[in-house]
Order: sequence, then C-alpha cells, then structure tokens
Amino acid sequence: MRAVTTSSALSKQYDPSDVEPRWLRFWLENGFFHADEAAPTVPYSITLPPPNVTGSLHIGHALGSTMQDILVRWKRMQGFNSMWMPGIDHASIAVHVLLEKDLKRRENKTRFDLGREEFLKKAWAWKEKSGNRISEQEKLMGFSLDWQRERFTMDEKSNGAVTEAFVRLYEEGLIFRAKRMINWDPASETVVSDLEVDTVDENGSLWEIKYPFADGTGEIIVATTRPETMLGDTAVAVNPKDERYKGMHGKLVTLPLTDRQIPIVADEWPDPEFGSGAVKVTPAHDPNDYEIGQRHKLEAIQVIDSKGKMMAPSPAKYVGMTVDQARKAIVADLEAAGFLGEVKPHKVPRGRSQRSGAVIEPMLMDQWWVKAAPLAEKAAKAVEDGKTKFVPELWTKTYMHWMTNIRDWCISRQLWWGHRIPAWYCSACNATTVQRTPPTACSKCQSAEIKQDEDVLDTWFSSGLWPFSTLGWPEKTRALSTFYPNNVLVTGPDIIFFWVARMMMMGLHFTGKVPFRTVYLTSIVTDENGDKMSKMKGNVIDPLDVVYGATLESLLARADAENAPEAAVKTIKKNFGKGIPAMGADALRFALAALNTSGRYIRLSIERVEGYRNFINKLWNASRFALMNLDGYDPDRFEAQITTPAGRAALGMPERWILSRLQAVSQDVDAALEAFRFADAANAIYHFVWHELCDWYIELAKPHLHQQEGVELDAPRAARRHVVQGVLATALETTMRLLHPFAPYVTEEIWQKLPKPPQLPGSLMITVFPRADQAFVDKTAEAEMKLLQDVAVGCRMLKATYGFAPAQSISVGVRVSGPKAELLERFREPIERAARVKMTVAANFDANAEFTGLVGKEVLNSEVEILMPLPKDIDAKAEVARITKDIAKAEKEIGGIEKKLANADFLSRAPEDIVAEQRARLAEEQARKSRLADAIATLAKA
RNA sequence: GGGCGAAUAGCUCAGCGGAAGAGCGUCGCCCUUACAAGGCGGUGGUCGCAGGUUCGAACCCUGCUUCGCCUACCA
Repeated sequence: MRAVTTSSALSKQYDPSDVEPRWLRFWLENGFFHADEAAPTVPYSITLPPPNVTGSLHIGHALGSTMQDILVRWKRMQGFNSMWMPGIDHASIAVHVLLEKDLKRRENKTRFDLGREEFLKKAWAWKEKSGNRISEQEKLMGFSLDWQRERFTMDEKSNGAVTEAFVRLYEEGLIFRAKRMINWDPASETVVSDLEVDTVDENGSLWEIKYPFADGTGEIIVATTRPETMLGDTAVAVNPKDERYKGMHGKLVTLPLTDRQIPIVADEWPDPEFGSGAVKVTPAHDPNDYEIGQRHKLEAIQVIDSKGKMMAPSPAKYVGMTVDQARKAIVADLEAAGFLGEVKPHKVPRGRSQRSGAVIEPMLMDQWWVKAAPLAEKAAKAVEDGKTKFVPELWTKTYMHWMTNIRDWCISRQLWWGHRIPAWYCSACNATTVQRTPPTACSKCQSAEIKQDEDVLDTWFSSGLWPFSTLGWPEKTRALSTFYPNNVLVTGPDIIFFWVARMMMMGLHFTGKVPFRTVYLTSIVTDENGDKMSKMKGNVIDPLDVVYGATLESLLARADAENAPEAAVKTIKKNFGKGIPAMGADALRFALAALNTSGRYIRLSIERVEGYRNFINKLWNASRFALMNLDGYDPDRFEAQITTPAGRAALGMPERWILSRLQAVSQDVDAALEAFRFADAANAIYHFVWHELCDWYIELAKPHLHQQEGVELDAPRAARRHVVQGVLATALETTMRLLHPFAPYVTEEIWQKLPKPPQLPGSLMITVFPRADQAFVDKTAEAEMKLLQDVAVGCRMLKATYGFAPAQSISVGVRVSGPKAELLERFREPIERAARVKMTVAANFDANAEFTGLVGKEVLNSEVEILMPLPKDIDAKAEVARITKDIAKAEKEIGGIEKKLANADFLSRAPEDIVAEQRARLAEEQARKSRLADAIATLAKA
C-alpha cells in the first residue's frame, strides 16, 4: 500500500481477534522470525528456556518469554542478526509423576503394571499433545521464535549430545559410579537430587530409648526422632569430651528388640547439650550416621526398602510394615519391654520430594555422579571475571554461594522417561562399559553377557547442554560459531542452581566459553494478593485466557478436567465470577512489561491488564483519528521538507515540540531496554502516547486538520494542514516502531495503514528501531509548550474550582509581559480552545473594570498569573482560603531556603550551582508570595 | 542455624545525596464529532522506628521492629 489517501474503516474499539491471526500468519509466511547463521550482520541470540511438557504455559512463562521477545524484536530492528531458539523439555520426573497419577486414577495401575515400553508410548503421546499446545501458545502470544530451529531435549540430535557429554565426562573421570547416601523418593521409587528435596519442620517427637549394656551393668539412653531406624543401628555415639560417658567408649550394648550387640563409639558429632548426649547410629538411613559409620568403619544395615517398607534383617514381625506403622509398633514394643524413656514433642526437619510430596528416605545406594568441584570452580571464576553478568546484580551472590559450596551431583534416576545411561554391565567379569554406541560385547572380557544400565539421567543433565546442543554441538556447526555464546538468558531465579549453574559448568567445560553474557532474572508472578500461583489454589492464570477471554464455565470445566481440589474451585468462582474479558495479546504483553519493575514479585490482576488494554485502545483511536484526517497527505513531499533545517524551522511550535518529545522518548526507551528496565521503557511510551501525543498534540492539531466538506482551503491553510498531517503521521509511525517490540500486533496493523514513504520495508517488524535525532531536539519549543500548558491547566483549574461548567466559556486575564505575552497572544486560539476560556493578555489589569472586582487568581510563577472574574454571589472567603493555603506553602518553602542560605557552611561547602539555584528559587517563591498576597488584598476590597 | 532482601499516597510500585513521583483507586464536573476501554479538575505522604555521617539524607552508615524469600545433616 502506498501514499496518498487512506480511508478509515477502523472500528471504534480495537478488536484484537480480528487483527492478531492475520499478522501472525503474515510474519510466519514471510519467514521474518528466522535468522540465517551465515548472515553478515552482528548476531544477537537468546535461547528460550524450554518449557516442560507437563501441560501448558502459565503466566510466568508469558512474562519471561515476553521480555525475551521484546529484546529479540528490539535488537532485530536495530539491525542485529537476531535469533531466538525455541524448544521444549522432556521433564523426566515431572512427566513421570503426572502420568503415574493419571494411570492410578484412570486404570488403578502403576508404571510397573504397564512395563517400560507401554509406559514410554504413553509418555510420547503426552509429549506430542503438550508440546503442540505449548508451541501454539507461544505463536499466539506473537513470540518471534525461530521455529525452523525448534528442538526437543529427547530428539535424535539432543540424545547424541547427551551421550557424547556423558561419555566424555566419564572418560575424564568427572562422571563416576559410587555407593553413597542419596535421597530416595519411595513414591516415585527413584533417587532425587538435594535440590529436589524440600525440607520443612514438622511436628514430631523426641523419643528416649534405653540401650542396656551387654554386661548387664546398666544402660545408656539415646534420643531419636526416628525410633524405627533402631533396627539398623550399628553403634551408639557419644562425644569424647562428654564427661558422663568417658569410661564407656568401646563398651557393648544390646540393641533392644533384637539380639544384636553394638559398640559405643567416641565421635565429635554428638552434641552433649542435646538430648542425652548419646546418639544411636544408623549408617544406612541417615546422612550423619553414615559419616560416623565411615569414620568408625561401622557396618551399614539397610532395614528400609525401596518402597519405604521395613525389610530383613529387621525382626520378622516388622518386615513389610511402612515406616510409620513400624514406628508405632516399635515404640509400643519398647514401652512394653521397659526400654522407653521420656517422650517429648519436637520439631523435626522432614525432607519431602518436590515432585511427589513423599517423605524422603536417606538411603545408601549405587548411583552415577558428576564430580562437581572442578566444573564449579571454572563456573564461579567466569562470573567473578565478569564474563557472565547477573541482572539484577544481587543474584550473583546466590550463584556464587552455591558454586563455592557445591556437592557432587547425583545424575541417575530410577525412571523410564529420559535419556538412558550409556553404561553396560558385564555379568561375566563385572566390568562397566561406557561408550557412544551400544556395545555388543564387554570392553574388558569380550563377553556378550552385557546389560545396559536401567536408569535414566536427571532431566537437568540435558538441560545443562541446551544452549549449545541446540546449535549442533558436538559438531562444529556454523550456527554454533554464530550464535554461541548467547547474549542473554532470561529465566526465573528459582532455577539458578538447577539450570543456570549447570549450563555454566557444562558450557565452560565443553566449549571453553560461557553459554551467555548476561543472565536476566525475572520476577515471580503472583496473584493480586501476592500468593504464588498454583493449580491447587485455583489462582493460576492461563495467558491465553487473558488474551481471548474466558467464561466462568470454561474455567470451571478446565479445573474439573484437571481434578482441581474444592478450594481451587471456590477461588476460581471468587476471582473470576464474571469470567475474564478478552484483552488481546498486546495488552497482556504490554502489561507484563509495564509491571516488570525490579521487584521480586509482580502482583498481577485482570484489572491491571485492563488498564493496559485501555492504553492499546487509546493508541488505536489516536491512529483512527489520524487516518480520518490524512486525506491528501503526501509523505514524500513532507519528507523533503522535514529533512532540511529550513523546513524544520518552518514548523509550528507544537510540531517542533512533539517531534522533540519523540526524540526524548526514543532515547529513554532505548536506554531502559539496554539496562533491562522493561517497566521504564513501557511507561515512557505510555506517557508519551497518552499524555503528550493524545492529550496535547492531537488536540492542538485538530483545528488545522479540520476541513469542511466541499470547501477548498486557501494556500497557506492547505500548506499548514499538510505539515500537521505530516508531523502527526510521522509521530505515529515512529511510535509504532518504538512500541512494536512490546505490542507487535496492533502496531503492525496501524503501521500498515499509515501513509509513509515508499522505500520502507513490507513489515513493521523489519523496520529500523527509532534512534534519537539531535536535529529534532528543540528545548525552546519544549519551554514554550510548557507555558502554554501551564496557562491552559491554570484556567481549567480555576473554572473547576469555582464550579463553572466545562462547556461554559469564561473570561480570563493573563497578567504577563515581554516575550511570554507575545507567545500567549500567538497561541491565543489553541489556549482558549483547550481551556474553554476567552483570554485577555496584558501586563496590567488595573484599568480593566472586568478584572478589578472579585477575581479568582492562580499565580503560575513570578512572571505569570491568571485572573478569573467571579460572579457576585460567589463566596470570596473560599478564594481567600485557597490562596492562604498557597501562601502558607510558599512561606514554608521560603523559610527552608532562607535557613539554608543563612548557613555559612552551606554557602562555603555546597557546589556553586546548587547555591545559585537556591537563590533563584528564593526570589521566585518570594515574588509568587507577594502576588498571592496582592490577590488577597484585592479580594478584601471586593 | 546461616544468608539475602523489603518497609515511600488507600493499593501496586518508581525514585537511592541537593525542591516527594507514576499507574490504579477515590471525590467532583462533563456523552466537547479519535477514544465513556473517554475528557477535565481535585484529594491524598513527619518516605517503618531510633541514632550517626554530611552544609544538606527517602537516599549513605549503625542498631531496632515488622514482613518476605533462599539455604542447612542437630539426633
């Protein structure tokens, strides 16, 4: 579409449902989201944190992804070869838990009933469905992801990268298999890492148990929160410094309920202050006891099995009991046999599996580990050296703390959905073969009796490789050399340890480079009460429900399908009683940006999104107004005029003002984005569009644009109209480019309709992002406009204060002289129109009968005051009161400044310009005060 | 137990050494032909408390109070 005229077919309210799908298709069909790794321009890359295939995206994803899209679109418009890498994560244990719950509910079966193959079939089907849904959501939000590159953590290439990484680390001695204390999740029947355990203090008891000496000379009392583990005790430990037990080291005690005898050992661990000072030692089921066991070469006797049930060698009566059942039985038996001492209530820290919620059992098992220390050292140093920076900076500490206190990473999981560990065990010679391709024989003895390890890898293992595996690693691809390292990673602070740290370690180890230059940590989205969103609570918001709207019925139906608890249903009814109105993707995106200040949380409510929907609508209507008035406009002619200094000088003051403001806002947005200050950027645009472009410029432009049908304008008016059209069109066109990264759909729609010079590209998203142009910065116009605004606002204020109807045109006098008076005379018409007044400008009103009676007065500054004659029946006292308040304010200011200026230290130590500023302010305030005092004197006469 | 952070207008938050700000809400008045998802105007704050540094503190330092979050193997 070209030049000259545009018709207005725009509706009064912006309708995103009509606009969004059209442009999404247009962008996708034209390949605008794709970046060519061979392009000569400077690369800019971000890898999307791959969402878990556990369902669909929530508002937290929408926040992070919107910020990424803003960055990527912004940089693309700045001419960078901007690439945003999409993908999804198999989320091993999360999907497991989900599928197993579903299996239990629908078929009352466990995964073991199904078998590995059948279970995996279900998992893949689930992945298909969930993955498609996620991609769909991402597309509808307008995210400019490079879809041709889309990857999955368990696709063929990723599998290859995982195997390669595992084998290399194994060969380097950084992956090993060892029997150590691990966290066992008895519900999912797998190991989980330390990070996947949530420890909370729960109410429990501290039981004292009497362990009699084997020689019958007495007893020692131990204190425990877990009496059932006594069946696996292999010692009692006391502190060597503890006087009470000095003579007992090495003595044997008989373990109650069993016939075993165990020694008393001296160890530093027991705290003499706690309990009895003597600790029962169960090396197989407690991390501390394990350590004690190591030090004293104690046997570790496992008495709890993988399902969380008691097992042999526990006495037969307890075998098969759950831990809780066993605890009750054992306490009862101890009591009956007289072994039980005091029982006190006690807070006990209890680890629970983050995924299944089951109580974690510490167990001793053979597992695969990554030796973390050498990797962490490099990862910590890279951040110390500033090769990767955290924004906001405070997260650096969190990262460093963990890196410097890191423990080995247990990477094997007893699950099926995930990357199978590339290790084969030989039943003939017990050797382990680890290699890239499945072996046919044992690497040591060549026996064919080999079997692959049953376990899969921790889901974060593949995630750790993601920034480079997605670009083709281990191959040396062009994509890798172009787009790695990424410029930015945008993610939540909750996965700094899980993911950011692992990517840093793996990235540095395998590529020698950091995976990204900057880590931007987003806030966490909560509901309007500050509560974390969760399906259990019913306060989650699906981004697409905000975009397209949802009825209460549809929300409840989904909650039902997801088996939401009753409390959640109640919350949904309360929060979304009237459903959710459709806001459009732009409004949601803009809201997320505008609310994204540097705080840790973003409280999101539909009402707040609504405010930004109104903004989008405002923009729409401003554009609609422009398009209704751009008939006859010739962009080429305007461009020719505006590119010369003389042409610019010929513009009217409001034109020069709005173009100057446009430079300022462009500058502000650019600087804010550079510093990841998304809220500042969004608010700068919001303020410019609403309070400068709409409130003032468009209002001032109206008279010049107005054209009566069938009436020809004379030449000067026609020229004037054309200039105003040009400035309005230009301001809007630039605004669309500024706003595009935030609100891509509505800006593309408007931009396509705006008349503009023909050399521009076919889509807004590939135009150039605005840069402040000094040639258009005009401080004089800004100062002049300020006076115009102050006068208009002052008049409106007086009118409103004295109850004049807005439509009523009131006579006002503006007392001012010199250039300011000339300026106001020049802009008499726009001021009168803006404030609905009849204005007289004069240096003095003493001789003017109209203004010598009862007048309302607004003193703008020492030079300018506004007088408004008031009807005889108005209460002069009200005006006196108002002005008295104003005087008091001025006096307070004057007092403060005088005190400062009387202070010799201030005069000698404060910088000169500050002192001068204070002097000027004092003069200004004093003049203002005297004018206000005059006003009161006048009123007294009236 | 260790660490980190926050307390500013009714609400959500900016400001982080030189005159207290925004958005929303609230209260008036207006359907003024771009927009009632709108216009105009008003109200509203000893910047958690107590000290200190400074010519000057919402801002820097110390202590306290109250809330968050992360982290940890006290039986």
